[in-house]
Amino acid sequence: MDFNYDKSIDDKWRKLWEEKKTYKFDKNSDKPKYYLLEMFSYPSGSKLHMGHWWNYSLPDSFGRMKRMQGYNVFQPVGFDAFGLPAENYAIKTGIHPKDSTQKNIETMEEQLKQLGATYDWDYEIKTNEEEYYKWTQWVFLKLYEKGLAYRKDAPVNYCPHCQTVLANEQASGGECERCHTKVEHKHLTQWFFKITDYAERLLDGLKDIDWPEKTKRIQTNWIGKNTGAKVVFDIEGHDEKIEVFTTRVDTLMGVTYVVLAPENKLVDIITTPQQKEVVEKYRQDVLHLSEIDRTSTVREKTGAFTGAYAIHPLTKTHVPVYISDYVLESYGTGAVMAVPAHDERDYAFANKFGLEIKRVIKNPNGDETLPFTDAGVLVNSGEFDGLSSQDAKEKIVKKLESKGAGEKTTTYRLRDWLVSRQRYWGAPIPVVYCEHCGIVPVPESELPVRLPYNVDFKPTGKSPLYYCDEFVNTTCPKCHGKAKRETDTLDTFVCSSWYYLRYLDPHNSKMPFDKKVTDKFMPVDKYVGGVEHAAMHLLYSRFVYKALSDMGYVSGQEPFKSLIHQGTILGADGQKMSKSLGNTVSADEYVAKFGSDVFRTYLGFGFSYTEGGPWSDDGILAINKFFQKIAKVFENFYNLKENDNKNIDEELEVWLNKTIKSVTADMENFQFNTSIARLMELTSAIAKYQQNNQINYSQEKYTVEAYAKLLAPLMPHYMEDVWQKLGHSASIFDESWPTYDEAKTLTKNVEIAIQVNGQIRARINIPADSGEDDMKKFALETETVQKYIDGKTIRKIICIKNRLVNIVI
RNA sequence: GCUGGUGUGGCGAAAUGGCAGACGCACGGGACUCAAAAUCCCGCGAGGGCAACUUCAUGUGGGUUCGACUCCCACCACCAGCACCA
Repeated sequence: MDFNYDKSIDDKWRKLWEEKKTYKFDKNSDKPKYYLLEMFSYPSGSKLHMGHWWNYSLPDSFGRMKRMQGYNVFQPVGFDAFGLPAENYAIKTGIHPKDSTQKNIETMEEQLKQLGATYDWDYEIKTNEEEYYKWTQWVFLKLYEKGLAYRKDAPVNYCPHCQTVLANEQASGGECERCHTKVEHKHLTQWFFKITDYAERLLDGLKDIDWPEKTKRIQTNWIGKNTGAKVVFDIEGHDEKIEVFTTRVDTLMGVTYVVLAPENKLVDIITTPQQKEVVEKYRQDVLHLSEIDRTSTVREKTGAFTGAYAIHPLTKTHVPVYISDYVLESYGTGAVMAVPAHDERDYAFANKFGLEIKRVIKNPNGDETLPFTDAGVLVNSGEFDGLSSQDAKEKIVKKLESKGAGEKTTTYRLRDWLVSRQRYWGAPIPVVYCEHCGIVPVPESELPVRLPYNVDFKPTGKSPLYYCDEFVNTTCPKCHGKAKRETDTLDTFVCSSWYYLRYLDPHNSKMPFDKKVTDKFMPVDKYVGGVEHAAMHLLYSRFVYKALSDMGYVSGQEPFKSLIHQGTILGADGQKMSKSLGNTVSADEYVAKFGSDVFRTYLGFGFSYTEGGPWSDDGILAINKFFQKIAKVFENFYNLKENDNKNIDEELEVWLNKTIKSVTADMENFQFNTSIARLMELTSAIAKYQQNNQINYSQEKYTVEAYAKLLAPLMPHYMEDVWQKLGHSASIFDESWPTYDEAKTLTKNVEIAIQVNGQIRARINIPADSGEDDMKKFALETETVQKYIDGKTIRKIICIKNRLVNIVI
């Protein structure tokens, strides 16, 4: 294969675009705005990989179409530059994170330019720069002022390998998201964001946004709203009370014991002297369990008796109080009422500890097996006998309310967002600890709290900043006495939770962003990124946006109006591409061989954008060939002399109109593969027409120009060049997107199918848009149809315009 | 376990409930050529038939409908998210 696409065209146009500032973003334009955003990247050391190309090139094509459709498209680029890899690299090599990050960014910038995207580099942001993280700290301070950032001693997920605390979201499954080391439990004093305050609104807002259902479901599950009841148990011999949360208050009369989480504060108070030793031993055992072991569903139930008894709020029966690690301190109230007859966990526990099992719900089908966890009819429940589970829930809650012993309530699985990291390469938390004043936020005027350059990166479990005296020792902004700085840094997800705002006003030194600008351009109209961020970045950003909105800094409730997840391009073996599997494929190689336009078009053609798939370059030669055919079409036109032939070729006209229609619709939906298929058809149609001698010059000119515009988003360098050769001096991307005439999307005659009882029996050509009567007539006249209907009674004839006729006999 | 998603030729894949397999790859045949490459044309789900044609086909089994890849129910397989969440 020796095409021939001249790659110097790419270089030529990249240079010209830069010189002419073709992609200069004008925030004052009065065209309608379109904010197109791809999730920014972490600046890793290697060159742009397939995933980057996939994530950035095709959305750029989409953006180019939008631009041609008359929108003022804002499509920025930048780097999520803080984070662990750079620091781990520093520990290994001694190269400072700032230096390695800077170098990596430079490499990636060069590479991104190769892509030929419409970025305006004046709007680039790098989250590790003071100019940016100063305002990340500002976001922290605002949340703090609003009571949404707080410090507490908490059991945290700790990764012994990365030597840092992890957010709940980064430790799911009991493993460190990054290195898959088993996460340990530690008690540390940490900063949290109160995302739980927004649980309901985060759930509610999902209704109004155009996001994939899958993603909404992940967030919904993660927030985990659950409605039920709070029930209060008195404790024998104590003033304290035990509050439990249950979704099955209908089973209240079946409670035979109560279980507290081992960490529950009541445990110390209520444990009897005789049981102290057992209880303490159990608590120690639990503490040493890894997250994985503790949450394993197959592990046998364990626990200890506290010696205390709780008093049932309705029956006044005294039931024993246990502790067990199957009750989680962080969910609900950290205590449950145990109904072994109707809950599998309680059942297993009761069996192990020889506790009473009392059936209070009858299985409607008469089955006596326990545990029975579905709804049914109440028995052994005194005044509630005979009620359905549903009715009983209402009645029992009412009864509890009247006694002040319970109420309807809602809980969420969502936990507060842990933002402290015992790491160097992040934005310092802008707080000092003063001997007199306690926790003092650094005033806005003193931001940024600068990250010092000279630190020792040895991993100790504490932030390297902890050992940096010049950083730690400071004076209190309030009383000017001696104070120490917080040495933890912010989770990088804090940086990325508001970057879409800074993009719009990246060099503002007075404020994080100008509301006049963000009001004009927010929300993001189309956000493109991986689904792996569904329960993290995408949730955090929504939270931060809502909080900023509540404080009046931004308008609206949701930052990302419409979201698309790009699929993943896997290695040829169907596994995720990774260096260790040796299945990575370099984009560079292909770009060097075929040029970036061919490569981009191939990516668009070979895979579904939202699904991705295993890498294969089987079709790339076909795209190369496609470019060749395109070249020929334009060559033919350049050689065509103006003529006075007046014959309009209607077939070509139809081809063009229907291609414009479907390409526009498919590109809009990120269906690049079908757009390209339609463009291939149009290419063949034009080529065929050009072989014909009856050529009308102005029709062909019109056709090839529209054709160039349709191709332009996918092969920007090439079509820009063609456009110039066609005699235009302006950029093709300043031209308007072709429009079509619906009436011209159909040929004069269409082929329709004729079915008899749903089976296709014939195909006939009839005039387009024939009415039902004509369709019936044509169908019944058809010879091959006759033999199927001969002598039969026709019960019904169904006609679908331009498609088919179905005769039911 | 729970909740989703996916399942279509040899392969990548298309199909507002309306002609399944668009567009490509691979393959086969032909034209051009001394020959090859490139290019162009034709064929290409499976079975049966010289043929016109015909039967069967969208994971499996049912259902709704004049008509189902598409909607409903059950099942199987794979993938993903969550998982002792009371």
